[in-house]
Amino acid sequence: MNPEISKIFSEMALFFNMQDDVFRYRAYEKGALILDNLSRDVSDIYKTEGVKGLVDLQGIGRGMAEKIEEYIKTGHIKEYEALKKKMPVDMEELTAIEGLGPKGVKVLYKELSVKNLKDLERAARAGKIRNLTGFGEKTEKNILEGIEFVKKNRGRMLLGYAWPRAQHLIEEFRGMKEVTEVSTAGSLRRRCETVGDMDILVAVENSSAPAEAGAELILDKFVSMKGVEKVWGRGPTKASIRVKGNFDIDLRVVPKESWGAALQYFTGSKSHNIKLRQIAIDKKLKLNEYGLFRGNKKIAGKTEEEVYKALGLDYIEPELREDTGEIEAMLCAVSDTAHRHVRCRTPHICSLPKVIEYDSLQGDLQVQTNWTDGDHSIEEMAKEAKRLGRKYIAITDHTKALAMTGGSDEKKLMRQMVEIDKLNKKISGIKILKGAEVNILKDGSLDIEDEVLAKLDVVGVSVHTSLKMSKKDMTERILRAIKNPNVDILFHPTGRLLKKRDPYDVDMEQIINMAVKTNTILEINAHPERLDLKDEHIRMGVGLGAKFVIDSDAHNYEHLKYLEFGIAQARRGWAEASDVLNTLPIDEFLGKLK
DNA sequence: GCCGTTTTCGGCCCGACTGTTTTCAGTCG
Repeated sequence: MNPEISKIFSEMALFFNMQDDVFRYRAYEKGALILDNLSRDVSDIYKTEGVKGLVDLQGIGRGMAEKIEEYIKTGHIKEYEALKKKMPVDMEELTAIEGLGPKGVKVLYKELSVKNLKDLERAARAGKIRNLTGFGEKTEKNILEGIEFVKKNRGRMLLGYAWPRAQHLIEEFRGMKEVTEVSTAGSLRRRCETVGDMDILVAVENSSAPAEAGAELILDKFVSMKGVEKVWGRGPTKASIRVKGNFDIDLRVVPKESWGAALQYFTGSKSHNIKLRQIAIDKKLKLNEYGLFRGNKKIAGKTEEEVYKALGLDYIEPELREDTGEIEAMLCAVSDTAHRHVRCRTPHICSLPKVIEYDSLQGDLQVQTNWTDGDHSIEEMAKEAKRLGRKYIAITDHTKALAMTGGSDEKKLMRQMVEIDKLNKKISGIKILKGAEVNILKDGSLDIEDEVLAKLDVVGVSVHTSLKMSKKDMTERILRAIKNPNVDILFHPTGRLLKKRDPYDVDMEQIINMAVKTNTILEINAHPERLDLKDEHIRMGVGLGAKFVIDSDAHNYEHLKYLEFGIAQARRGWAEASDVLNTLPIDEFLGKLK
């Protein structure tokens, strides 16, 4: 229920903004964000703890709590409907247009009765918008372009596809002699599963005059790069472009002295930063992208570590900066003052984890080959994995219920095991494990006989069919499967495909608890389109004592690199190396299996 | 609308850039 109410709150926020009620606007915007980040469903909280449980959430007070209650009880919120009635505009759709905000929507509605994207396009094409006060020819043109963009490019880019592009860009800038530092920032640096745009930050030598120190050159290069389709804006320190593939990139240039403060500032998240600035204010300091100041005196800003330290905090990894309790955890650990735990109800809240490092995986436990729907042979996959530094991989081709992939039956699996034995003799430096990705059938049984499963080194199971079952049935189906003593790993536990398919309806808490009880490992599937488990379920699992593996789900040797994104996801889920079993050497890893 | 060992009232994060204005409001991140 959280996403529905969050959507209503954020739309209400825009209405309040339109009415110049900025504080109510902020409160509701924040309320929506809180609901998005909440690991429990509000209906669940309400059921067990009532309105009080809702009010206990930092940022949710009496007013919003009662609206949540109203929605749970009646399915709608009266005040929201009254707002919509007074001004029946599709606020979300219209403000999605770059450069158009609530104030603009108000004028467009009052003057031209624009209610939605269609009306907006008609008005813009008719040249009516340019005559409105506050608007002009240029704005009208931007609106038309914005409409085209929204039409073509609904949604965000997957992290796994944005990341390599950003790295490429970063290399370009690193090569310039004016540049002293360069990094991703924003949601990309926090490794959010999808990103709306790409933020790049660059530092130059001279503190007082960045323009003279080469900002001009850097921005020139940026806006004239190959593939630039549009320059949204260009100032002395900042430019914004759209590149081919309908993707926006922002570049900001800062003086070297402010690098840490700027990187911190532009990495966000927004609510993490607001909280930091509040801490600064409480200490009679001011934090902005140029540094941390006492009066006019800069007391920190060269590095991020310095900024956090000056605020009384340890360094916080970018992946954790989502304002989901990381600051409170730190304050608690540092000063032990009584405080309210914000939003997070997991038991390990009072210290920050030492999250898993990017180079810490030794094995990959889900790899497909040309025995089924993969592109390369077992040998090719193994050799590439070895080249990438893996010490072991499990070959986990599909099984027979997935006929379209040419899934293996028992006989084919036996043949494959013979082949793997041969290859293990032939190839040194990497161990190939015998495995399979076995289908969990509708009733929770598996499509391969136990007798054969017992012969495999690693058995992964997953749901690929009958995805639309009820939550109860789907949960029972998976519970039954992981109770099987031959089953080691539950692959992509929620079945989602980012931007394509919602997860199936399943009670993850029950699944995680059963996984712990039966010693079944949960997969963090690193494929950019899956990232399944997602961060909040990982965090729930860590809290409940579950163990994980991070796998590439490679169908091609290029895909073996994806592990990095699974690690990112694990970090976002507050997982430590000890929570992830394929950080172990092979013998220890095998010892952890059922 | 939310919050509180400085406050139950009076605050609420901060700055860049654009396009419209002739000094600034709106939007964005």
